[in-house]
Amino acid sequence: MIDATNRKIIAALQENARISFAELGKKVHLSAPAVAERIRKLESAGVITGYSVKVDLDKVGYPIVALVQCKVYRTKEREFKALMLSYDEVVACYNVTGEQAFLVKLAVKSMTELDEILEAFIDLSDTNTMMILSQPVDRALPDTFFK
Amino acid sequence: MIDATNRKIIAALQENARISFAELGKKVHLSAPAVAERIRKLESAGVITGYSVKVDLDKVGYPIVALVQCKVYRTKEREFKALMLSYDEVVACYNVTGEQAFLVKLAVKSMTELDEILEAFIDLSDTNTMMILSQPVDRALPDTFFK
DNA sequence: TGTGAAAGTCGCGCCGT
DNA sequence: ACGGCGCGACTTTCACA
Repeated sequence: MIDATNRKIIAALQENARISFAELGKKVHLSAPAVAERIRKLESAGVITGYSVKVDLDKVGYPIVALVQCKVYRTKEREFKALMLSYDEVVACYNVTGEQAFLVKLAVKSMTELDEILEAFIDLSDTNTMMILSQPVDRALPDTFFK
Repeated sequence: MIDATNRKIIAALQENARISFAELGKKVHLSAPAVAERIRKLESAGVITGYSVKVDLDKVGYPIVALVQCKVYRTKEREFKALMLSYDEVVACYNVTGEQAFLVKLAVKSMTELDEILEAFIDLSDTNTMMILSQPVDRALPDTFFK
């Protein structure tokens, strides 16, 4: 199922998800219908879960991205999860090992907005906020996958 | 530039980046060429930076994802950044505020592999490893963008 | 709006079991 | 012989000018 050809297809889609089947076919030395069929199978097997546009957060008005470590109070876990789902600014929320811990990624328009959101968090958890300065690595898959 | 129509276009591309211009046109009540022109402008303005496939890490052999908080030793920061770039398993690396702190996201095939990687990290930093149990929220943009 | 390219569907042929 | 997979031809839809 995931042979060398499909790895190449996924690698190419990773780089540009809007590439045509014909172009993909050239890259992997297959005809367009053959590539389409492989992709259809990867989709129905749940390997490929979708295709998404990458947007510059800065350019669309979210210059500030913060990571907030939350040690949720033992009795407040359900309430905390609901809070995460209710906030539009929460772009990622990881439930991680450790004492009732969550790691929340927030994209906001201003520090004022961040402050207001964190106000709500501290009722349910001890928070530790880190501002993202830069992101030297950002990829969807480990490079080992393509080797 | 980023008016209500472009927000709708980006929202649709977020959901399915391989949608045709014609389909997009129906959603936003515009002709296909009009939509294509808007997208071309968003791309050249750097708002849209690319299109990518979403892959199920589990299904491609990376069942374990960990977040590692690294307090890098003061003199080792350059070396640490180089190390991050050299590891294929590092799928994200955030440089965050706080004392020489990085947050590193690792996707690995096994705990053994994770252990080996962390071995290399501890020469350059104090590490705190968190295993990701689940991810209740995962989106590219804050939902406020679409409102 | 027209022209060329692309995607989706079909039957056919190849190959390994 | 049969099931996988890839190919080429055709129809519909799409992209670009």
